[in-house]
Amino acid sequence: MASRSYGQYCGVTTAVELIGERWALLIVRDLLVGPRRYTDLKQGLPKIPTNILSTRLKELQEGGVVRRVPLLHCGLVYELTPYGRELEPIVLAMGRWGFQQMGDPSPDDIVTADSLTMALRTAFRADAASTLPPADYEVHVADVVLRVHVDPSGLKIAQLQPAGRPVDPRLGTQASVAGDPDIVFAAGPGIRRLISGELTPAAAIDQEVLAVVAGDATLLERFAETFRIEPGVVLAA
Amino acid sequence: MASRSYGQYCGVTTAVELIGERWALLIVRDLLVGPRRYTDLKQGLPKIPTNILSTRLKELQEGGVVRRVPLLHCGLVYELTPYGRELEPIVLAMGRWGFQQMGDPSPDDIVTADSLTMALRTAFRADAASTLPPADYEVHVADVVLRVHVDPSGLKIAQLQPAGRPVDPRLGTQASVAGDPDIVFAAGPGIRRLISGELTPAAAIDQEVLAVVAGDATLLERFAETFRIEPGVVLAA
DNA sequence: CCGGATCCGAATCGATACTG
DNA sequence: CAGTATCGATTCGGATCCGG
Repeated sequence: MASRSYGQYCGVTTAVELIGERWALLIVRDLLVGPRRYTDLKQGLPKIPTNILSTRLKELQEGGVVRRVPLLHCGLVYELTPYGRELEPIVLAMGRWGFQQMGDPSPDDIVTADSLTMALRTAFRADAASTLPPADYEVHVADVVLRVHVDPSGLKIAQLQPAGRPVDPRLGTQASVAGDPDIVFAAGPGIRRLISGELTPAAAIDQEVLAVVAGDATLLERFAETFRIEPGVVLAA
Repeated sequence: MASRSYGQYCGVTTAVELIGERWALLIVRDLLVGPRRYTDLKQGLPKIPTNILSTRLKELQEGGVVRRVPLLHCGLVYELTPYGRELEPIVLAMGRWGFQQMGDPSPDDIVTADSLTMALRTAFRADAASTLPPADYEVHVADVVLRVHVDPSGLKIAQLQPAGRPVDPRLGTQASVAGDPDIVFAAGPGIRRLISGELTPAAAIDQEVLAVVAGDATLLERFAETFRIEPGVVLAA
């Protein structure tokens, strides 16, 4: 059951046939954070019907984008193939592009750990980070807690349980979290307006879209310099 | 009738809601070549049902990706907004990504002028062109005839009618075509294997995937250096 | 011809229930 | 945990039709 063909012999068409079906690119987005079990994907995409999830995973495997990896005595995970991982700059660019058109959230829109992780990756400015001192942020948005480490060499994000423990390290990509963060802050979806530059950190605190829980509040300035999406700049570096 | 929401507050999700529906990105691909009338789009996407085309155009307008421009006494065209044009590097990158997975064409796969134009853009290597002398190619693939001008400043592609006349210049993006091309050659879909580096020009002629109609056959080497998609290199420059 | 709108059967999607 | 099975709701595809 090949996916319905567009009837053209063209690279864009082929790409859309591979990853253009509903939900497919969101599965790829989550897998770009790290390998995930079926159940992880289902939780990260709460509105996906389970039959669609399994159908997409099969199609993505057929397309060479995803593979299924058994874990010794521990179930199995899905992960991107090297070919699938080449989608990273594309997904990041799409995130930046879509970010510009985001309005305010619908009442039932949610923020997941993987989507926020990728959002920070899309907003990360390596050039800014390379000229700034290192920093460790603990970011709370809705129920998601992220430990964000920035230094001149790049960006590392670990997902913490709301309780405070890191997720299963077997699932990879999480750097071990050492020591305390330099700042802990909590935000709502309005954090978008900080990243777009629409709000300064001070204004964000004023308008209660953001609150510093602990640590050095002045680091918010550095955060806002490090993570920003400016209109018209879509290309990954 | 907002498009079905994925229920997440995330840039990638927003992007997919804007351009992820069936056919949408192919419409964008064709509009990246230049403004197009409804009928042009229908011809460039022969398998699209007309109700889907009009629905997508409405959705893309609502999303701020496309706008409808009346032409004085001459009907109307659809064109990308500046925001829509920001998709260019993304579509080019997707073209490169999909190119790697393209097999041989199905018997009923076609090549359109716009898809071939974009394919050459995806394959164009500005770095190679900047060190090579200028060249003018006339490329025939199936029924499509393209006039391809390369010089160190970049790439210009004009679509010719099979008869040899340029298309309506009102529709823009076509440079005026001056003088004769340096080489005229005809190829089938197997030109893909030249661009992938799988075949040298000499081998391509040997295997009859390509034939020189007129001009300097040695220019095929330059063509093959200028247009190439190598595995793993997806990012636009 | 251009720019669609309408109708209808086929395929896909979404929601829920259920299973090894 | 990792999926199938089922079934109504939507969307898609193909064809036809219509006003300018």
